[in-house]
Amino acid sequence: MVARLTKGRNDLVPIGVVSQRTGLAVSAIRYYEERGLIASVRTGGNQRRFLRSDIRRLSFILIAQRLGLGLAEIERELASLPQGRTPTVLDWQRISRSLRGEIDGRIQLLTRTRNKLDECIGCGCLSLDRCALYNKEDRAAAAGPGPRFVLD
Amino acid sequence: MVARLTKGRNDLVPIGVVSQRTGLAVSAIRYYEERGLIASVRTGGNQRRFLRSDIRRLSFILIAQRLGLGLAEIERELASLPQGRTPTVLDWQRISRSLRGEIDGRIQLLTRTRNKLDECIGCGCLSLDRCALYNKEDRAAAAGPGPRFVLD
DNA sequence: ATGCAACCTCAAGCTGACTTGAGATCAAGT
DNA sequence: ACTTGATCTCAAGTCAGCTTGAGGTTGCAT
Repeated sequence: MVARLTKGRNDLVPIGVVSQRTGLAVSAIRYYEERGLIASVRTGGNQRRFLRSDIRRLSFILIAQRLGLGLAEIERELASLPQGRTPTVLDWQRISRSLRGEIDGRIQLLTRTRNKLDECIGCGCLSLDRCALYNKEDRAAAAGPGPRFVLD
Repeated sequence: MVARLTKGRNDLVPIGVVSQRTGLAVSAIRYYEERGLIASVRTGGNQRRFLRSDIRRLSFILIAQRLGLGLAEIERELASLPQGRTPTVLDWQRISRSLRGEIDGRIQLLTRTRNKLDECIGCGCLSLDRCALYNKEDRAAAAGPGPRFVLD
């Protein structure tokens, strides 16, 4: 039985709807599909149709991006989710918790940095050699091109 | 009186030394100069010579970058510093304090986000419509290309 | 005076995350 | 049937922040 792709009532939505619901540009959604973050089926006329659950998936992507994750990392996180079926609440909870860990880590790192900076202001140094705020060893770890995230 | 550029003893250093001291690639230093973040004088043979204080300046740039500032923002911050003379301890303290404000803001934002996420995990929603974590209004403000910073 | 590392310029390339444009096709209301 | 807006593909462009490469020059120690 060939699915009635062009008439799907409450399950399949065109890209424009996804765009409106997520606030994402149509081009961005296509890009995410190309990257494999979401999937779509096609109508007879080659137009994309997305599952409503993909809106949710994209919502997650947007939140994760705000936390500074790159698409590659997000992809990894999402890889644990089934592409075909609608992800369950439990799926989301698990991943959300993982994000929570990310945030916690970032907050701790920032807090440590703030403390160091306070010492620095105290002594007025900002000297590259002695300053705990910045040293080469740390940097070596965070090497490589691409976007620079906060206190990686 | 023409300065003896090739023999400056403790004030003028070649780019390689700056590179070693800061851990920056020579190409990056040249790039920063091109962008106007630092300045140099030239020897008779057209080689760059930097003030020792530029190492400090670069150190500041690196720290600020870690906090997620773009070069343009850093440039603005540094614009308040004299290019010619060695910046005073007070100069650094003022800017450092400004950075501290940045960090504080980021920590607060992250903390708020974590709280929201906690609620979300509680209700298991992550629904784009109802979820406080993510809404389009917020996004509109943080629009534009360039590196995506954490919870801008 | 010579060798060689360090330096120079300029153009082009790269990553990430998209956008823009051209030119063509689809879907749905009247 | 027609029009209009949504959608399609594919190539190229953008921005930040650099790196890489080619081809050439400097400066310092011996």
